[in-house]
Amino acid sequence: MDSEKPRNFIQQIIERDLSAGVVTQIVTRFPPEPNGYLHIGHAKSICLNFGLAEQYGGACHLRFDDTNPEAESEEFVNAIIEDVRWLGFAWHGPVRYASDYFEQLHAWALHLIEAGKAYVCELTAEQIRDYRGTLTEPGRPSPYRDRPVAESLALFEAMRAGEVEEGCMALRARIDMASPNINLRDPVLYRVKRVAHHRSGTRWNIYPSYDYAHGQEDAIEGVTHSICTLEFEDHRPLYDWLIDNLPVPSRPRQYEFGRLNLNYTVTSKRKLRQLVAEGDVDGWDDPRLPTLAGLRRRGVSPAAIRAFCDSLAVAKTDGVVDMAQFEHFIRADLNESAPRALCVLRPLRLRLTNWPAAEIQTLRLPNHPQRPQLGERELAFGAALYIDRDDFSTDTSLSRKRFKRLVLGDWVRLRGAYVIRAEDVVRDAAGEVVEVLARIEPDTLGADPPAGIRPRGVIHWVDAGTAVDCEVRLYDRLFAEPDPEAAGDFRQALNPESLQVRQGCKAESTLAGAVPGAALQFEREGYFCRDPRAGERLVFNRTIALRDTWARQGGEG
RNA sequence: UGGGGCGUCGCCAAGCGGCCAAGGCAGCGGGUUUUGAUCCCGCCAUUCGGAGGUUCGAGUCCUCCCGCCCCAGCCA
Repeated sequence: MDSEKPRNFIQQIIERDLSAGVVTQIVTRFPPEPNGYLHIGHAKSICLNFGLAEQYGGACHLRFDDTNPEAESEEFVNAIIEDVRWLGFAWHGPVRYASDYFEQLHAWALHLIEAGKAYVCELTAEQIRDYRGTLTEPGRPSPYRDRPVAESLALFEAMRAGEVEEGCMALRARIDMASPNINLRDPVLYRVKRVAHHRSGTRWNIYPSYDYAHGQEDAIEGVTHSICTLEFEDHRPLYDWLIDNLPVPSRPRQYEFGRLNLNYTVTSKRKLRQLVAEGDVDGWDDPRLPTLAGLRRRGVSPAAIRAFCDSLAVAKTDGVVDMAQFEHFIRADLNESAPRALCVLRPLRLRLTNWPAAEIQTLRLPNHPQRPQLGERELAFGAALYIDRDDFSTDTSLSRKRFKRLVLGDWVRLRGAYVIRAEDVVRDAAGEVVEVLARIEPDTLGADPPAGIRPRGVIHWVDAGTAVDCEVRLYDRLFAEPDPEAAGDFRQALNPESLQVRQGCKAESTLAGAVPGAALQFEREGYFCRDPRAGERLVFNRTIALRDTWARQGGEG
């Protein structure tokens, strides 16, 4: 796409294939197993596969690798389809399923048996493991390895017919028990699973293994470049062996790239499933999870995810990307798109003593400081306001540089409104400040104050008379450790402060009608969106805080 | 003392034998600013896991060594 950007190794291969005429049009595929929700790691693969197809005028298929009915379900199928759509990609043709090819896959299994290249083995799983040998010792041939073709054919039929117990028989490829590559030591092609499949129902009692199915699915679909992650590198010889030994209609090639790893989180379906199952999070769409559903609920846009994924290297190194890099793209996107609003998270009453109690002025504030095209909104402004407790201090010794907010006796600007000066406070019985009494400086709306009055800074506010109450959920990283799995149980590394719920927050009136999921910036606080799952209740999820150089450098608040 | 991969700035990474080793993130310094945001400017690897070697010339080629990741599911 970007002519400046250097081509990654897969693009180089594709360009070479295209110019050499090896292929005239490329076909890629995104092949999720419907056994969990998609996460940010899958997004990289999705962007890569769909991106390549788009870039080279090819096609990308969405194909479910549903060869293991025990772990898979329609719920996951639907969630995955929704997530891919949400990311903004359109697959070529219908949604495809490995299960659509079960009949063909079975016919080809017969072909292998007849060619003496596969046999039914009656070793148990444990025995197979034992016969397989180890990393340093070769395996031994199964006693069933040389059984007559007819016998294998009959047994395989019995397996299919449901006449065989699970675990008693398997169809194995006949390759090389002494291969240094363990994947070639007569891998299992079909296993007996007498369970219903979410799509094929009870039609099958045997299901193909990933290794047997995947390449053939690719060949059936005419996939030219089958892109997967590094851990499948060892499987490529098997992938090729099957393609070479079967009358498949096309010749796909497998290429492997390094998957995305992010620090301070986990991107493994097993671990995500565990977090959901153990109740450590709210569900697959918990905003703290790196699942696409979670990111969506958190307020991260598809554009931000795509920009992030496009910034990642497609290479054979497997590194760990800093969460800060992802956060950078989230902020960059939100800064551009999010309309601004005012919301006070820790309300403290402020009364303007020189403003007529009954007078309400209507102020117009821009929705975006740099993008006037996003329009303006009207906000009521009266004598009773709310400001954030963190934006006020009675400590008059605080320097202007250290505390650019409201201090008793000093001036501050109310964002989009007037300059005020704090005159006094009202305390409760416990001595706690419950209200600030302030005077407004006239003629400072949209104008600089007279010489001699230098506001310390700008703080946000909300008109008490029209404010709406809301709940705000402040999310932080799910894990307190960069590498959660470093010290044993990753759940030990969970960040106990990953979710802070603030009740009784005061939002500007326009926020009452906030559209669920739509990005917003609460000025000086961060990016938020109304929680789509909270119904009528006004609940905002913090997508991400604003970059805060001050706090990072040891400042407070 | 099995096989397959990978090692370039704190993180990601470009580099495909010939100007001073791209870029992004993070960080640091400064400017603008009615968000301590954004934006802008500047700084940030005499060195490419290590040691030898080939070459007029090597991060790029060769040799050896070191380190890290993956593989012994009838998971994908």
